[in-house]
Amino acid sequence: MNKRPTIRDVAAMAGVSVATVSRVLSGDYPVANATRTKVQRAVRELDYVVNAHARALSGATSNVVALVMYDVVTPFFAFIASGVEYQATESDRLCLVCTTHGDPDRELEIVKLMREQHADAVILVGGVNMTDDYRERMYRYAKGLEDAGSRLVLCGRPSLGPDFPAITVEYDNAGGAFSATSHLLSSGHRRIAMLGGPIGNTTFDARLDGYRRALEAFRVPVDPALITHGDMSQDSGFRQVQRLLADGVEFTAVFAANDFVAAGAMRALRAAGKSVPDDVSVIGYDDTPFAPELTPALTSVHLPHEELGRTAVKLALQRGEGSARQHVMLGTHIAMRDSVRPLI
Amino acid sequence: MNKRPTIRDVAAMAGVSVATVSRVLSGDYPVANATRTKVQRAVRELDYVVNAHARALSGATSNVVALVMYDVVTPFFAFIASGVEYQATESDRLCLVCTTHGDPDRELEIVKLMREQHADAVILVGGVNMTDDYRERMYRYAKGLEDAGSRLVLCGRPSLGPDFPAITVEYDNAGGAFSATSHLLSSGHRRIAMLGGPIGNTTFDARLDGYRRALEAFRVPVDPALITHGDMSQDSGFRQVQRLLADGVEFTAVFAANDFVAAGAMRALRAAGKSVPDDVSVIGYDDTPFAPELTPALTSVHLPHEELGRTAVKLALQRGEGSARQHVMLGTHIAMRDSVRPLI
DNA sequence: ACGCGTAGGGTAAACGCTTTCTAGAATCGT
DNA sequence: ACGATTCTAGAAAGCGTTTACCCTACGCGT
Repeated sequence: MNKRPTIRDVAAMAGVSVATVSRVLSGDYPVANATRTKVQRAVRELDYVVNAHARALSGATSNVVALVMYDVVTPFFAFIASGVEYQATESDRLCLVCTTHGDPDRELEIVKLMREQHADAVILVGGVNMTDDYRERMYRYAKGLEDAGSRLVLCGRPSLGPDFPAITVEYDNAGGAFSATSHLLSSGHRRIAMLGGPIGNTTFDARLDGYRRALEAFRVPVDPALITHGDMSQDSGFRQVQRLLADGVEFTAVFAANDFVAAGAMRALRAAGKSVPDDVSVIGYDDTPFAPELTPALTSVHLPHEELGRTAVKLALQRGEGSARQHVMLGTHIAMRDSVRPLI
Repeated sequence: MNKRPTIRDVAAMAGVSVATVSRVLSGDYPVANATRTKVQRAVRELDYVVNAHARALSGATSNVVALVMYDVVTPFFAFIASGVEYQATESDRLCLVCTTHGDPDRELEIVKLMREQHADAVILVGGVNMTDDYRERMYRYAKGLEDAGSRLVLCGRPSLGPDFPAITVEYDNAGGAFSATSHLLSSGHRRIAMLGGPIGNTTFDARLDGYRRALEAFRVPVDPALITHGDMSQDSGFRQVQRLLADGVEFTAVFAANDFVAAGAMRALRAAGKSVPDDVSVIGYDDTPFAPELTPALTSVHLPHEELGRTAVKLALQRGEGSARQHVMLGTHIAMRDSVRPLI
């Protein structure tokens, strides 16, 4: 149970001053080779490691990146976390992970903790229930983080305003929806049902918008009867298709707001005796890990989760003029599988 | 761009000494109500937060728990991480997450980083390729962590020896295999194929051992022809069953070393025109999230991943005599689904 | 009236490192 | 050969807290 050695012990053993030891360890300042060797031997001898807290207190940076998200097991978040962790390691930072389980108070609490920790960057992933009170407190914390030299990064949630001191990284939801719809259109489909998400949700509004723009680009009139709404569950997809069928709405393809909805839609179609993709083509969104496992394997809009995480860290760590309020939109691509078939 | 306020600023604004501010914030030492109020107002006014590094430097603990694992997206690890994060938060600790991707050097590097950080606990999950050199260095780091007041926790990997200064938390692999095999035996099966993992892997050796002991308990002779080995992939399960079938080995049930192998086995059986569970019962291990999604839904040995994570943190944070070298084994249970059927 | 225990609060010494500032020694140009 | 650089390295001033130590009142028993 030896006390852990300090830089002073190393200095004593090497017969130099603490300043010299510090310089050998940091490696920037010129040190004579002989001295360097002596110090390094002492370090090894004593099994010395620096005290990160002392270093952080003395210098400026803590080398910590904080990741705040809903939970850790949902693949969506797990993949983003993976990207963040990867890039953080790449940049010689450690990665602090916290979960909110959707509790805004907890999120604010965490932001405060991160301020205490002097995290280089705080990355907030996904949405919370956005109230005015929340916005206001959030703004204060963002300012606080900025003053503390931290960067706040909002991931996959819309920017809170141009004057909001934060970096925003999001997916190009509209673009992905545009591609997906175009894919169906150029396969000859004209009657494309859009199974939307909750009304007013920025993510799903954007996807709906992309759908509309694609139709317009192909000079296909937008038929409101083809557009439905619901939540983001499998059940919702099931019911939306059921309703469409019951109402006698005709369609040869379905564009679902996400893969869960798509899975439900496929179930409903099968239940109605329609084959996917022979009778109806289906395309999803998010490219969830289970998408390839469905029968038929679901074609879906792939979101670059890991890249989102990596980009967030990269932007946050990059210093320089104007780097504190960037807004980046990540492109998507279609993962083609077996649930879409050209109309003859 | 205001500089962030220090405790001195708060003291000045409240008209008290820094010691008093510190005492108000820590809340242990008696402080007059009027004074307390003044200080709290100043804190709010200045939007002051303590500097965690200064606190850690001055006091002893850093309030950080470190989690080191293979990766972040594999459900096995993600669920453990979830448990760790949960318990860490519960205990007012922050959770540092690092990944190794199986690189032992990286793992040792991380342990060193954690020593620098004065982490309260370092939790190592899963196996690495265990070489002698690795063991030896690991031992040094464990000692180092102990000297630094940290706890080392080995999760789901066998203890490195009784004199090894670490806590060990693992699954009862043998027990789970015993239950699984017993389940098949008491359903009337006598010819049970065991699709094992790599030879020499402590995890899979234990599972094989449980299988043997169950057979013995039921006075069923162990037939070496029924025991095969391979890696832990789906392909491996496929090939092992194919081989068994080709060799004309008779069996009515299969116990697979894990769910991937089980999935491969089911595929091979189906390919051979055998129905699961009508002709052959199959049971897996790990209860991976996809187990219920297979057709038929796979009966599997459920491992309490989250509990493993929580237990690791709990044990590590618990102080007191002998608390530094405990060895805990977590029980398992069978998640019954549709892939096992009693023999008439 | 006096000593004393205690609540309340200030002073200053760590905690372990980085980073100026300073200065001796070595090298160099002329 | 001598001042001017360039290397090297030490002394010491922080960085922002906590905490041991000290001091002042005040209430109380005797």
